[in-house]
Amino acid sequence: MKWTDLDDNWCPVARTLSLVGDRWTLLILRDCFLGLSRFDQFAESTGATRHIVSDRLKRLVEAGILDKRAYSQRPKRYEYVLTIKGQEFAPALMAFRDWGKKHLPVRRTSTG
Amino acid sequence: MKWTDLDDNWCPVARTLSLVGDRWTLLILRDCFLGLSRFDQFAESTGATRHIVSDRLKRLVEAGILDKRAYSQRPKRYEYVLTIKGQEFAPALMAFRDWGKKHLPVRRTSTG
DNA sequence: TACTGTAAGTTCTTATTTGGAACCTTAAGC
DNA sequence: GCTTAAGGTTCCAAATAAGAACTTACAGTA
Repeated sequence: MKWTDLDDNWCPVARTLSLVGDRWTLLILRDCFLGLSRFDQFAESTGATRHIVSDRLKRLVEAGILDKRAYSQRPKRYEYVLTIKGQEFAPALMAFRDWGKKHLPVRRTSTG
Repeated sequence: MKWTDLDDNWCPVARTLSLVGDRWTLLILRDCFLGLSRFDQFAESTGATRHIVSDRLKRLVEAGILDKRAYSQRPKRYEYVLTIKGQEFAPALMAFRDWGKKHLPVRRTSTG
């Protein structure tokens, strides 16, 4: 089964995952909550390829989680901001953050 | 950048995602909270291939989120149960569930 | 005019991951 | 010695991702 087929699953967790349950999507959302809003910022901050950033932003806009709007007409430049629906995703990210802080401490490797 | 490289990221959200931020892992965890514990149950409930279920269970056990234990010696049969660390992931799944219930109502397609 | 820089993407090739089905192992029941 | 059951592993084709270069549109400047 493909994961996008989860979108009409009986379980609300599954439906949510069909939309945002992927590697980079949640990192982009995290960045939105941190105040980032532009294509290049997402690419640099997440470390995802530009291709992926492009794809994920498109999905998030289609899903009504982000709003794409021009902040400059000439040249055309866009920014992505959380909609209300997107803002209400905050508790999920906070739960991830809290779990990570408690159970996955940073291990210092090379540069000590 | 590969997503597993996020495991020593400065951000606790990113570190959490490097471990469980994938399509099927969170569904398997959901199943654990619903009381499922066996390989075939996960495969059927999530719809993921056996290959994926095998891989994800292995990772979750290595990460200390699930505990693999034999419930039968002859023949050898195993079950997977949440550790404390795993149980503490509940708030994240509940946040996903709540968001999904509110923003992604089931759309009845064919048989509706 | 041409050159440099910025923002927001798209395109290309190669590598990795996934999907789907079949197969394997151990043991119980008939 | 055939069937069923649990818990996987193996195989190949298809989809997805990685990494880098390229494109478009405009501003500044020499």
